[in-house]
Amino acid sequence: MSDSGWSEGLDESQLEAVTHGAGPLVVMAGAGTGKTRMLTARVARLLESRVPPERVMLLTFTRRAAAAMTSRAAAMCGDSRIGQRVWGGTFHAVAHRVVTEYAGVLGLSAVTLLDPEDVIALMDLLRAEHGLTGTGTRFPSSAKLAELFSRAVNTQRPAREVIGEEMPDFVHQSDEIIGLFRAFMARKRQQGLLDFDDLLLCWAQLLADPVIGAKLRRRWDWVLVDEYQDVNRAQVEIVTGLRPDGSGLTVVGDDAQAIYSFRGASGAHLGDVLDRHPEATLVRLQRNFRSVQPVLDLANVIRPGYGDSRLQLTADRASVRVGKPLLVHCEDADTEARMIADAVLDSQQNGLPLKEQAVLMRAGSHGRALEVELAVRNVPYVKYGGIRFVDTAHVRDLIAALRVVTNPRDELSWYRLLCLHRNLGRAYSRALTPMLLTADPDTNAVLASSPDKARTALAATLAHLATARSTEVAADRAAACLSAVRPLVRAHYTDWQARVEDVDRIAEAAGAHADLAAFIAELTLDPGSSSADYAKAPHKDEDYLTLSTVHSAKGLEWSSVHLIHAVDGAFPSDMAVSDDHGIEEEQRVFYVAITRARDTLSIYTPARLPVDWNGYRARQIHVKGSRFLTDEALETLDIQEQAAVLTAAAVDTGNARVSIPTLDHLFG
DNA sequence: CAAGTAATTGTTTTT
DNA sequence: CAATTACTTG
Repeated sequence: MSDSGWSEGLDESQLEAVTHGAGPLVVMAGAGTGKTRMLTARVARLLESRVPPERVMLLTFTRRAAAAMTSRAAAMCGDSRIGQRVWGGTFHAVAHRVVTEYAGVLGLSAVTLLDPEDVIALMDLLRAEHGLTGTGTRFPSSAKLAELFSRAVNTQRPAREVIGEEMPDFVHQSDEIIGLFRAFMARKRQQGLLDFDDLLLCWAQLLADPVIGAKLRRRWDWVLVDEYQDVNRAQVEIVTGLRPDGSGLTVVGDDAQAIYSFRGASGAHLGDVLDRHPEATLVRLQRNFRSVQPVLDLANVIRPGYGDSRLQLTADRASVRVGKPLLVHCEDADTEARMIADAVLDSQQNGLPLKEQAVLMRAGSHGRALEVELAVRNVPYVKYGGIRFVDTAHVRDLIAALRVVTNPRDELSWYRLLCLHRNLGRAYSRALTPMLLTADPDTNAVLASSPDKARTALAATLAHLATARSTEVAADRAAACLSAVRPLVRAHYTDWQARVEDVDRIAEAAGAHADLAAFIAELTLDPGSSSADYAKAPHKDEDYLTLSTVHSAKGLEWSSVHLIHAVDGAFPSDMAVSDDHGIEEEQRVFYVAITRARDTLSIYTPARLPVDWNGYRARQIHVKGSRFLTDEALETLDIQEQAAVLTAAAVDTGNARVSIPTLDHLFG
C-alpha cells in the first residue's frame, strides 16, 4: 500500500469499502459515519492505481459535493489537475453532458433545456391556446400543472391517478388537464425541448439502445453513486444501464435519510441493488465521527426503525462533557427569532464563528421572522432553499438574451425578450417570435410588423443581439447581451437600480466563461451553488450564518444547529400528515435535521404561529409541539422555558393629561 | 392591442 | 402578502 494519504485515518469498515475490488459494492452508511471521506478515498485509490480519471463517474447529490470530492481525491494523489477529468456531478448535470453529446442520435440538432420556469411559461401558453383561460371556471395554475406533470413522470403513475390524489378539487377536469399534458409533450417533441425529467429519461433511453448503450457502457469502468436512497426509477435505470452486471459499481446511502419520495425516490432502491446482485459486498458504516453522544441519543430515538440495535449510532468522538440537546419552549415566532439571534451572537462572542452555526427549517418560509430579526441586528446570513436568485424576473431576462444568442430557435426566450419592450404585449410578441427563429433573421421585416411605438427599442435590442452572435469572444458576447437587456430592465421595472446591478453581475460571470452554452446549463442545473455565488450574499471570506431548509442541508454539518418551528403543522408539515407514508418521511426529515449537529443542538417549539406562514394576517393559532418529540425523545432533551418576558410595571399617572400633537401649523 | 387596475388565490421539500 | 388572473380603459 502506498502512502499518498488516502488511507490515513480510516477505520476498518471504511478501509474495507475503500479497498474493495471490482465487484458490486453497497455501503449502508448512517449519518455522520464518514461516507464522504470513504468515497473520496475510494476515488483517490482508483486514480492512484492508474485508472484514467475519465473512466470514473461520480454521481452526487450536488455539483458542489462532486467537485469537492474529486479535487480532494486528486490532491491525495498529488495531481490536482486530474480531478477535473473525472465525470462528476448530479445525475442531471451529467445527463446534460451525455445527451448534448448524443443529441443527433435523439434527433435533436441541439439540446434546448427547459428549466422549471420555462415549463410553467409553456404550460401557460398552451393553456391559453386550449381556451382554458378566462372561462370563469377554476382551473389549476400553470405552476400546479407543471408540478403535477413532473410528479406523474417521476413516480411513473398515470396522470389521472395523480390528479385524484394531489388535486381532488380538479378531478372533474381531468380530461382537459390530460389533453393539455399531451399538447405539452407534443410541443416539446416538435421543438426539441427537454425539461429536467427528460434529461434523465433520454439518458436512460440512450443506454437502453443496443448500439449506443454498448458504446456508452464501454466509456466508464467505475460508477460511484452517493445518496442512493434518493434516486428515482429513471435514475435506477441509468445506473443499471451503465453497469448491468454490477461490476465497478459502488452505491452509498442510508434509507433512514430518504427524504425525496415526492420526487419518486425510494429508500428501497438501496436494498434492491443487493437483490439484483446477490454476490454484492455489503459494508455498513456505523461509527459516528460527527456528533457528540447526547445528540446521537436523540437521533437514535427519532430514527425510524428505533429499537433495531444494529442501526444505533454510537459516537466515536472523545467524550467531552456536554449536556443534552435543548428543547426551547417559546411564545411565538418573533420570540423564537429573538432567542435564536441572541444564542447565535452569544456563541459568536464565545469564539464560535457564524459559519459553524446554522438554523434549519422544514419549509423555506418558516424563517421569515428570523430573517427580519437578523437583518435588524445586522447579522450576515445566507439562506439556502428559498426563492432562487436565478428565478428572479430580471435575471431570467438576461438569461433569455444569452439563450437566444446560443440558440436562435429558443422560442420561449425570444417571446420573453419581446414582451419586455414597451408597447409590445403578448399578442405582438407571439406574432413576431416565429420570424426570429432562424440564424439570420430578417430584422427589417420584424420591425415593419411591430407597433410604431416599439420600433426604436426593438431595433436596438436586435442590433445588440446580432452583435453578440457575430463574435466568438465570450466577454464581448456577454457585453452585447448586457447592452441589449440593460435598457429594457431599466424601463420595465420601477425598482430597476438593484436589478441592473444583478444583471451586470451575471453578465460579468458569463463573460468569464469561455463556453456560453455550458455557462447557461450550469446556471440552470445547479442553482444551489450559483444562487449563493451571484446573489447579494456576504462575500465568501466573510463570516456568515447559514439558514437552510433541511432538504438543502443534506450532507452538511455544523458545530451548532438550531431547529425552528418544531411544531405539528410545520414539522411535520400539515400537507404530509394525511397518510402514514407522509408522516414517516417527515420523521426522516426530522432525523436528517438532528444529525447535522456536531456539538450543540437546540429545538424550538413556539406556542403560537400565524395561520398563514407568511405572517401577514395577524391571526395566530395555538400549536402543539411536534409529534416526533415523544416522551422517549423528551428524556434525551433538557427543557428550557422561555425566560419570563419583561412586563411593564403599572405606572401611577395621577391626574395628568397630555394632548396628542395636531400639527395644525403644517396645514394652515 | 397594451397597460393599468381590481379581484382572487395560494400556500413543502428540489434537480 | 405577493403573484397571478380578470376586467376596464385609452
